[in-house]
Amino acid sequence: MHENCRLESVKNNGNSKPEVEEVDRNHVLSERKRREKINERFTILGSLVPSGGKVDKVSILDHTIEYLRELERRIEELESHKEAAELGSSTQSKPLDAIERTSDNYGPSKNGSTKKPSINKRKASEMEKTGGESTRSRLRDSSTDNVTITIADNDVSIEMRCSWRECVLLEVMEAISKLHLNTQSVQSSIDDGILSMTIKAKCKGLKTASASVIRQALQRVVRKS
Amino acid sequence: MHENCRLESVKNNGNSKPEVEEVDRNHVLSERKRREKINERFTILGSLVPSGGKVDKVSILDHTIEYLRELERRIEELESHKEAAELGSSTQSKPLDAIERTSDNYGPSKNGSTKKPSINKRKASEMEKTGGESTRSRLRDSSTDNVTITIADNDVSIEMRCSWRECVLLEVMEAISKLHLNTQSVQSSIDDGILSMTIKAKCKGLKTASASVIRQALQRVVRKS
DNA sequence: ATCAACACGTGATCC
DNA sequence: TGGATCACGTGTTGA
Repeated sequence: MHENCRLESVKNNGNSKPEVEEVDRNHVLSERKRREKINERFTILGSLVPSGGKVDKVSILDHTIEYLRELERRIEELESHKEAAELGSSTQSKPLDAIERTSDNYGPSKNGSTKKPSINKRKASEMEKTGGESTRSRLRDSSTDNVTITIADNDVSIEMRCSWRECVLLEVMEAISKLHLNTQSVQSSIDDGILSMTIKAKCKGLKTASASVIRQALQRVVRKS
Repeated sequence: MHENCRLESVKNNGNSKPEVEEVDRNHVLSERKRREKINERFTILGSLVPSGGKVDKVSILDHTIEYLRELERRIEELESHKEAAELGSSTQSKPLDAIERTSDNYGPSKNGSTKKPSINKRKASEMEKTGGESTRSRLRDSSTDNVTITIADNDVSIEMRCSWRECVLLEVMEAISKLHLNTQSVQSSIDDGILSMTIKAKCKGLKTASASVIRQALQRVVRKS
């Protein structure tokens, strides 16, 4: 890739053959389409991930990465618990175990391996260094305490507090609505800049909404702006 | 969005001020940096999600989205199991006690266990803005519509009742927000299909919407679908 | 006025 | 030859 031989492009006289014109019309067009496609995904991702208010691309990617790792961590943890529980009364749960091979593929990922047949692959996060105290296992931010979710049957009770911000209540309710919950009652008040609310809702459809998902969604709204 | 009439390209000779050169050198440089930052995240993401061999940006984003949803689904499921296990201390008799549960295959969407994930393939449209929810409710029970507005200084008190409809509360609050009112407190409940609410708000700006304007806006929300 | 983030059009490269 | 993807430099816009 040597560069720098480029001067002003030839914008010139429409005299030359229209072929060129046509072809790069298409070019510019498809590129535009590609861009908007990418941006669409970015928007989706940003709405899917606890990106605290930040919407720029790098932040979205960063938060996505972090969130992904956290989710995997939690899954691993939950599964180990589940296994421990399943394995009968074996009193001890295994402390920690690398369940799977940690294949690190990084960088120029040009593996010609796994073809397209069913995606049966799962990636591990990066290696956990041996030794070294890298466990920030409890990655809970302090705002966790602000949201309390109680679920009984189809009834969901949400109790939360957060510092007030304009439209925050509206956004909370939008979030709830998007979770397929029908709001049944609301009580909210502002005290000393702190918004407190209690919301009761019912599951709209058969879709299981919940628990942590709700909490995360709400925290996403609350968490910074 | 018309634009033109801007042809300000003074191609200055390097004579006058080097600052120009400097400044957009910086520009191109930082942009380059931004790009490589983004690409770095893309690489990481691509190594973190089960991307079936595809490494192009759109695919990475797509797979990330899909994977993220799957992880959340999975967590949800595991947590519900965990809750069930915790609460029900009764013997969880597993029909089979095959211990060979070592390997994990969380494959993509191949679980047939007690759950029917309604898979939505691709095609996630955007969200944003208000409005879009099309809920067909053709009932216009105007007899129950009742809106009372009280304005004192900057304080607006809204008391209204209407027949309940999905998202109606949300839309009411959106309408209020659009009227430049800051919602201070909300009380709402549903009784026998009738939604009653009391909302107190403060005028955001200096412009105070008149009571009739507010009332009309709210009534429009109530009887529109 | 500096900085950061973005979208755009364009040339290059790879099936 | 053509469609798709990328990196690049640039113009623009908000803080």
